[in-house]
Amino acid sequence: MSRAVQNTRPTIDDVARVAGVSRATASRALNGQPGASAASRERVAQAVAQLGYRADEAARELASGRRRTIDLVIYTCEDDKRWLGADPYYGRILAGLLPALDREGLPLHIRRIDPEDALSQVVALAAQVTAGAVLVSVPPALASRFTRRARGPVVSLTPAGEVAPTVSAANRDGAAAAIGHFKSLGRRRIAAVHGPDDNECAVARLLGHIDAAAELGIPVIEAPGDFDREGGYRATVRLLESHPDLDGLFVTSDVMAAGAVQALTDHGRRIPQDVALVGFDDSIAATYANPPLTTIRQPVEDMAAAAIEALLSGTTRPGWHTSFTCDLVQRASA
Amino acid sequence: MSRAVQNTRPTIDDVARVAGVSRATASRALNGQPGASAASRERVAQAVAQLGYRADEAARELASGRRRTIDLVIYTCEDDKRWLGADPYYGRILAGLLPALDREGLPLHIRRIDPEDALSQVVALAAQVTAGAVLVSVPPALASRFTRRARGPVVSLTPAGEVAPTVSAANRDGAAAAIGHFKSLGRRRIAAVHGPDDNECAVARLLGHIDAAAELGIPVIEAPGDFDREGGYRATVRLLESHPDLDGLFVTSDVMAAGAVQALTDHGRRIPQDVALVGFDDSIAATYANPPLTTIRQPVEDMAAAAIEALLSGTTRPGWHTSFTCDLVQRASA
DNA sequence: CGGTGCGATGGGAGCGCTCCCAGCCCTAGT
DNA sequence: ACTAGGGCTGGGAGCGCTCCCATCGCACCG
Repeated sequence: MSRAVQNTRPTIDDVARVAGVSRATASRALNGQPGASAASRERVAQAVAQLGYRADEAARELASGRRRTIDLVIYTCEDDKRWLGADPYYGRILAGLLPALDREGLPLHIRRIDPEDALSQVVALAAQVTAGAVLVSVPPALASRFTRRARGPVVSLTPAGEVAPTVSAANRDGAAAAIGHFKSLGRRRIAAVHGPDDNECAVARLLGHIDAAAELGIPVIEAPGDFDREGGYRATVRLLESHPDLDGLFVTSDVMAAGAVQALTDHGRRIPQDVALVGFDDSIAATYANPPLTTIRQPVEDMAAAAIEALLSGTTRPGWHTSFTCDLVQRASA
Repeated sequence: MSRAVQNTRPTIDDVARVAGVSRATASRALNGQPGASAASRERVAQAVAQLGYRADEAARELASGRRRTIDLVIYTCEDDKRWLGADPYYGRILAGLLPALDREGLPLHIRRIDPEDALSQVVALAAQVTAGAVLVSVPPALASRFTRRARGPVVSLTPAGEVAPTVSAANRDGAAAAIGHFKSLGRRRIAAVHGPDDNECAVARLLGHIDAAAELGIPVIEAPGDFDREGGYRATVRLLESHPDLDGLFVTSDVMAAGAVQALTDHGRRIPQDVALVGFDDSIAATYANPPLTTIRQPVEDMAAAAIEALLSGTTRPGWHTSFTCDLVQRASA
């Protein structure tokens, strides 16, 4: 053993030496770049295995000028990241993002855009070089701007207009499926609580509702909510006052539906006997509710994983778009 | 304007030049190290402000050999990070961790230890150089080992024995407060669903229950749960069968309590008229339940922020320990 | 058989920072 | 007055990697 006992981890120079090539060639082989022969690649791979070499991410970033992180950009007015603990949606996104990122060894940076100062924040964030950005709830105009300015690929998990590549759920079809479910239950006096109309998902769900109502020949009765529990409660109360005889309620997020459950109970309605209730998302709010909620499942984890996949494989192009179907999950509430 | 228009961000050399000091002095001032005069520090600070300088993290890591990341280490058998979307506890931890980290510009790495292969994973994780690690649900023996081996400071958010520095909740007192609440409600036939006894928090809550029961002179009736909804349901059913006359139920996590609500409803008990229900945590599971749960609030976000604070300020010592009180939050269920 | 072009190669210059070390000035001790 | 010592300072050598560029060998062609 002529090699001195070294306590430090092996560097690319060690790999090059063991493989009998230059550092430059080792680097090319390591990064799968053209300009290295198959033989060199093979020897480098062996050296890597033998030494247990892992590239130093910091050195790599510094030398290449490329950041090797993914940004998760969330548009919300909630300060202080409290929303992360308060809305299960974000936890699910992380649950999908993180394993996909782990596989590549990429870290995730979570950042927020405040509606107050959105434009300048978008510009600032987009200017940062990263391996990619995942946009959540960013309105189309801002998402387009972000995409154009970004120094790396971008994918939105929220419908975001023409420009920004998007991985989205088939919100419209999902909402129509919910209304269809009421029909199969024999309910006809159906109302809905929708999300805020500056949210593309909420708009799509409303459109699906309208589609299905037209097909069934029933009126569209709806009240706006704001995707939180209190809003769901208030909207339901209002609906109950204006339409005391309703026998089906579609609430386009499980969190709002939790409020709706409360409102229905407070007003003496039994679920599902008096009013059938269908939520949207299939988040933990649906399973934790009493009764557990029949809901339209949005495969958020899978969507998030698909976004990372697209980012890293470089398949995103302006206008690129993938959609995930939303299926009905039947539980006790409808 | 003699300075050429540069498209690149300012470097420490720019700062040094503008401040009229050397790069070495600028570095010292920037890092608050000794060996720079107050005057130099002041000029450097001005230059930083003027240029909008932000240190390049990659270069910093490379030069210093120190990693500037925080590891969040979670002990769970759940694969694939699904738990992140399924248990609100983890979202709250992130909600506390991230803003604190943001302030320092440090990224977070989320890692999991699998009970199957815990020992070797602990060794491997501890060997990585980081700015610090936050342990969650790591059993005392492993936490001690991790702390001893770690190349940086460690804080556990779960009671973890003598060695590992800990930020924890006063679980025992919180549980006692819950039992005390039943007393003030005039309930005497009190049962409890506790967590698994390999979980230190669960054990502490059970002990608090025993303390308070002894003081009130009532028997300790309890069934083990496993901190998930189904477990809460099953344990409650069992309790209801063995003690059909119970009028107070303490369920030591809101997630399990969501299952308990369901079980009570299924068995024709009204909440709180027939059975008063108190949960633990004050997570979204409590607010989304129907009726909303009276619960013992565990200030998870604050605890997580305190852990980061301790890590970065270097106040952690072996045996260091901080405790946060758990207060009763009264809602409709008790 | 000399020219041409292309793939493979290695040398070497940084990327932006930290940190060691030698040099400086200034005060204090004898 | 001369030296010792301490606080500040700046020069400069890397940290481990990427990437530009010059070089080289090797078909292939005329």
